[in-house]
Order: sequence, then C-alpha cells, then structure tokens
Amino acid sequence: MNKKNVRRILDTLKDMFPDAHCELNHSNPFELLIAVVLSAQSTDKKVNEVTETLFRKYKTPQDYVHVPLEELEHDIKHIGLYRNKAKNIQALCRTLIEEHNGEVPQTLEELTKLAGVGRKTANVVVSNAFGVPAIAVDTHVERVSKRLGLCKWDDSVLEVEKTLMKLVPKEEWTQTHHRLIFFGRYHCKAQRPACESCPLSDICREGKKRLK
DNA sequence: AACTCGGGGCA
DNA sequence: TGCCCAGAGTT
Repeated sequence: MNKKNVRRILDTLKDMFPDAHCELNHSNPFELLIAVVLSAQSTDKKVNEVTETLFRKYKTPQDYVHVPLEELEHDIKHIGLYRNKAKNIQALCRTLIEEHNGEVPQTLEELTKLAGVGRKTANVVVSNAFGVPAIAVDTHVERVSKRLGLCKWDDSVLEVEKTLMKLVPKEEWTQTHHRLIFFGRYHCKAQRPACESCPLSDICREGKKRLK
C-alpha cells in the first residue's frame, strides 16, 4: 500500500466518522478495563446494558472479589462467555489488589499479564484511559484493513497491528483505530458491506469484487 | 493454527 | 437456522 492511498484512506475515514470514539460507557480506567473484558465477542450495546447496573453495585476491585463467583456470573449473565469472564474478572481484581495497589497498570506489559486481558484489550485501555497512542486490532479492524489492502489477507492479528502502526502516523493511531471500528461497524459490515456507496471501493479488494 | 467458550441480535 | 458480535486461553 503506497503512502498516497494510505493518506486518502485516513482522510476519507476522518470525513466519514469525524467523531469516532469509544462507545463503552465508563467513568474511570477500572470501569473501562472491566467493560472491555466483558465486550469480548459481544456488542458494546449489550455490554453497556449490563454495566449500567453492574457499575452501581461494584465500584472497586475489592467489591468484585468479596462476592461469590456465582453471584458475579449471575450479574453478567446475558453476555456471552459469562463464566470465563466472571472468573477472569475476579482473578484480575485479585492481581490489581495484590500487585498494583488496587490501581489499573498503565503499560501493555503489565495489563496483558492480567487474566482475561489480551493485546487488544490492553491497547484499548492504554489509549482510551491513559492517552497512549495505540491501535487495537479487533475483528472490525482486521476485516476492513484486509479489505482495503492496508495489510495482507493472511496477516495474523499482531501482523495487522504492526503494519498499521507503520503506515499510520503515531499521532493518528488512536483516532484511526476508532474510525476503522466505526467504518467496520456501520459501513463496511462483515456480511453486507455498502460498496455501492463507499468512497473507497476503487482501491478496495472487496469493493472491486462486489461492484464488478 | 484450530478449538472452545456462549447468550443475544439480526436477516 | 446461520452468522456475527470492540477476544483470550489452551492444546
């Protein structure tokens, strides 16, 4: 992908989604961390429904630990993968209490050591909670990056991330991340991408194929 | 690299 | 009914 096309993609995304942002409701880094852990393979809308009541009941890592596992499972019941997530959240909170003075660590390395926190979640937390430039690669970012030709079809998630960090200026990483998400969620959907009305269809593998 | 967890939304 | 959803851990 040449620099001119990259620039055009970034400018077009900015034009389409000027105010793309994190849509997981939260009021501090700890709540964001919990929300992102819950959001794995689920929709942010669903997560917000759950956290609206969850965050009223649980304020601190101690609150999550001082409750039977079954109770926490019940409180997040209608999100998928809830058993894994409940267990991970309690383990994660124990680590915060024992090793981080109850605070959320601010580095990728420390964050990814937490139960249920992988590279994608860690990237979302450092960028949205601590202002660190980052590009978190989720299914949307991976899909649209491959369709637009920003990376190779068979790139791993980590390879996608590295490629994007190389192509995109660092000061635009976080914004670009959010815009790629919005682009994937609202326009370049997994099943029926809106190629007919897409300003990037001419340089997109998927667009060329579908409009042919 | 493939498999599993998983209820809910949407066509 | 089948596919997807702001993934991570295990084998």
